[in-house]
Amino acid sequence: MTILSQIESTLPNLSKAESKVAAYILEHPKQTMSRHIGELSKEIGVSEPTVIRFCRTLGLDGYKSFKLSLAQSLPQTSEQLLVDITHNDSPLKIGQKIIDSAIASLQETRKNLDSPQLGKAIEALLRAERIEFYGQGGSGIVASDAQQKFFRLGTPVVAYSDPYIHCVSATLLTPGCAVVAVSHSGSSTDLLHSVKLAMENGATTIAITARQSVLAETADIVLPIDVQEDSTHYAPIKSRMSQLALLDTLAIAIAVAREDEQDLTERLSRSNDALAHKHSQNLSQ
Amino acid sequence: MTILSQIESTLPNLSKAESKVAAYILEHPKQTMSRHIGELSKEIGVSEPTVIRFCRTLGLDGYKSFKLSLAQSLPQTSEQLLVDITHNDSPLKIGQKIIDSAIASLQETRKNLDSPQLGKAIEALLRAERIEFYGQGGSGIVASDAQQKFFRLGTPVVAYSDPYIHCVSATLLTPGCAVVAVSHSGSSTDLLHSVKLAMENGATTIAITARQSVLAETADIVLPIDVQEDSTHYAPIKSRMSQLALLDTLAIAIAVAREDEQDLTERLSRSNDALAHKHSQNLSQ
DNA sequence: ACAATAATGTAGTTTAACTACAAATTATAT
DNA sequence: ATATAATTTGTAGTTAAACTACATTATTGT
Repeated sequence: MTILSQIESTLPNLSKAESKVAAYILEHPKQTMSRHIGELSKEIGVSEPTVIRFCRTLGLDGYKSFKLSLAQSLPQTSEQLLVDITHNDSPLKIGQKIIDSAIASLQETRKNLDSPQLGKAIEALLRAERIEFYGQGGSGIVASDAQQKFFRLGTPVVAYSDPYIHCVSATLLTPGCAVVAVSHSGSSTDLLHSVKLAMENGATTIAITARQSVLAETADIVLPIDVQEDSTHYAPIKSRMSQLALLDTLAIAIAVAREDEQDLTERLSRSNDALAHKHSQNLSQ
Repeated sequence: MTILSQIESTLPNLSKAESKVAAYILEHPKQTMSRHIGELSKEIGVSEPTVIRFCRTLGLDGYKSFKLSLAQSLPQTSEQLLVDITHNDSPLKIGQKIIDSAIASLQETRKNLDSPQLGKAIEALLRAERIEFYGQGGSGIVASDAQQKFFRLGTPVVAYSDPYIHCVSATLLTPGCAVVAVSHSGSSTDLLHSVKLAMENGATTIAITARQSVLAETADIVLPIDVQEDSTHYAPIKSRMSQLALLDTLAIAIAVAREDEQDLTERLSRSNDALAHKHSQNLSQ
């Protein structure tokens, strides 16, 4: 857990002044890093000791260690980010650059996670009687991965990466179905066509794709993944990672929700048993 | 580029005392973070201003900004890591936890990247006349992904996720072939069997799997991915991400190497042309 | 409404980061 | 080889930021 999510979780337990501090830091983490306690406290409108007390509440030593923790959970500043791969890079350097870019992409995705769309997507998938994943090329693999993950959750689920096949499948959908279209660019006409077909048949469509894309505009629910096109080398793995992370989130969220449902029915039946038992006791008295 | 790699690259230009500082920090980055300038300079055996000068040489403002940069490039301390997903987690929280765990896993992989095995793997794949990727279940998808990536690099390449198929394929291999076996646990007997068959036929085998596993002990070259079994929820995506990053690294490293070769032959032929031209000029004089 | 407790701020203290300058080392030129 | 210039390193002093003790103000319960 990063320091920022830790702040979020302790927010409700904080006093008025301290939660002002928390709110400011959550909104301006980067600025916080470069300010010293005097500037920061003035900016927020509290006293210096309040800031220190806030740091202590989080379990840290003081403002210094807080700033260090904050720096650790913050992504690298953009200037030192992502130099493209050159011909004199060693394999080690190539690997490091790729992993750095993947991490940056995941952090970006993490930031954009907090949207009502996520909840809507989960709800739609929970309700769906049948789920189909469509994706072409690299995203086809992501679709297959999703299929494997959703497979165990009880709902019938398939993944298609062939344009012709998912087009045909889309025509056979019914209102109880959900379609998840995965695409890096969101501009594949084949995929778009299948999504439109699915919508015509009343299926709920979820797009995991670039925010500014035809696919995103078309689908019912959009989970945006915006990968800056900084490099031909990095782009594929960046979108792949973010897509996988998002689908994993959906799968686990649904698994958790289903388990809760089961628990609930189990608890209900158990409580019914208990009631019945009690009833028979009453009768025998 | 992280601050640590920046230190590495500036190391040759540093004076004696400053390179002592650099060497210490590269070896003990974590300790450095918690020390203040006095402690650090005493520990290294230089004066405080020397440390400050070192920070300035790196282009930073002073020791404070240096510590901040260092913190940013250092992975989170393990204690604040990864609480498992619980039933009362919101979808947002689930997503954040999943992404955090994926990032942690990638950082771990990044650390273990620097090994002669990586170079060996690239060399073997560069030499190979034919490459086969084997992986089962979740790793099967990674194998397919690798197949797509390596596809454009010129070498014939296939991916098999069916145990029976890759077993048959392994019997048909020749010494010029390379096999990349991808497995989270490294304990699949089917996969192990196919790798052994491939080795018997003289193929070079590369394993992307847990360091402590039968598969790792068997294969010619091992690219280890050690995912702590901290959670059933996180484990799959962690290994998936690291596997993808490693295979991407291999693919791009090979692409870069091949381009260099092409450049070289191109440059050679161009220089030959130039020579021929010059020769004819000499003749005509 | 008043007391008690918690929360916040003010003023002072300590500590760590930084600066100016001096000493020592190294390099270079005669 | 030696002297001088330039660079490097360290010492001592200064500044500024982080932290502490205590006073004041809000908040809660009786």
